[in-house]
Amino acid sequence: MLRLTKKADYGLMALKYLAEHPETPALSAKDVADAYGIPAQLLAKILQRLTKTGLLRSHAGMNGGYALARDPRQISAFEVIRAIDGPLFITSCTKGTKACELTPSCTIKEPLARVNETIAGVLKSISIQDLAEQEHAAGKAREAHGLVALTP
Amino acid sequence: MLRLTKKADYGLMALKYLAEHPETPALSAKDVADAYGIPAQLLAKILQRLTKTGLLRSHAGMNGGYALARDPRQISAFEVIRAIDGPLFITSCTKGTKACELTPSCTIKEPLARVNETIAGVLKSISIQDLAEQEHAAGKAREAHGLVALTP
DNA sequence: GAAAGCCCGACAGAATCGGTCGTATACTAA
DNA sequence: TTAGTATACGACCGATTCTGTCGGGCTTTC
Repeated sequence: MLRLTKKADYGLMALKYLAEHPETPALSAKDVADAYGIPAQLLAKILQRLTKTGLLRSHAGMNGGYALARDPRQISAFEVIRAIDGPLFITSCTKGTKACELTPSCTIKEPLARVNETIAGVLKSISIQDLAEQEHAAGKAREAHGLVALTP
Repeated sequence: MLRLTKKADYGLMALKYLAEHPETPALSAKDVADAYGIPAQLLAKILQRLTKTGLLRSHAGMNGGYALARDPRQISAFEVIRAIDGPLFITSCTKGTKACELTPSCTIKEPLARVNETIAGVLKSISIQDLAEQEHAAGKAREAHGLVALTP
């Protein structure tokens, strides 16, 4: 449980791949899809979504494709996941603006909202760059705790 | 995304309810279901599952029902969620023992496994008792970061 | 103008989730 | 002993979500 969707995985993998190839001006959806064995059309839609949210820049035509809109250090895993999977809610009762209408006495979700914030904080602290150099990611994740702990 | 299932929510709510009524020897599934407006039969199945994993003790017959098997301080949210929703995996590629067979080059999941551990750590640090006294839960969650940070 | 690529909506198959039903079993009380 | 209460468990179905595909349209480069 608590699983990311495959789409989010694909998106993270694609951004990581782009970060690993900074020399090329743009990579097509098919290029990335072939590199990982991901369905090309599905990845295309994911990349389009990431483009619409401003994480990628797209370029049509020959030798077109996608490129990171920002430095990979400035793109967090959280942004990618939210762009693809939508807002992050650990509690199934909170859906967007309206809360737990079925169970008004659901006092569970208040403490779980803290957990939610923590998870979001950890994901925010991990950048695409970290994924590209995976050795450092563990350290980053550890640092994150301190940071998150300061924001109650 | 990253949502708990409703069953897990129900389970947490039920355990919290049991923790709030330590004086009664046992509460039936229906009692708890009525208190929160949860479908009684569904909650019954959830509580049966929690019984099988050793978090609850059940007693059939008149005045029977369920009771916490341990002190509410000794039952973590993590245990409850895992009992109901199964093992916690943030990456959709890792399913139990076998890893990412489709994409052997999926280097994404290694750093995300750290995130996974962090989330598990936070959930482990929150007890049913904390849920019952929700004011304190926030503080507990904050402490958790330090603890988790020490276990790379 | 043709090929390579992005853009986008619709849709179908699959998996999971939420919830119900029926039945069997265990325990208590009268 | 019998009736009533409650758990235990498996089968099942409708709904939702996820994954992936198809088709057509638009943009840029050669």
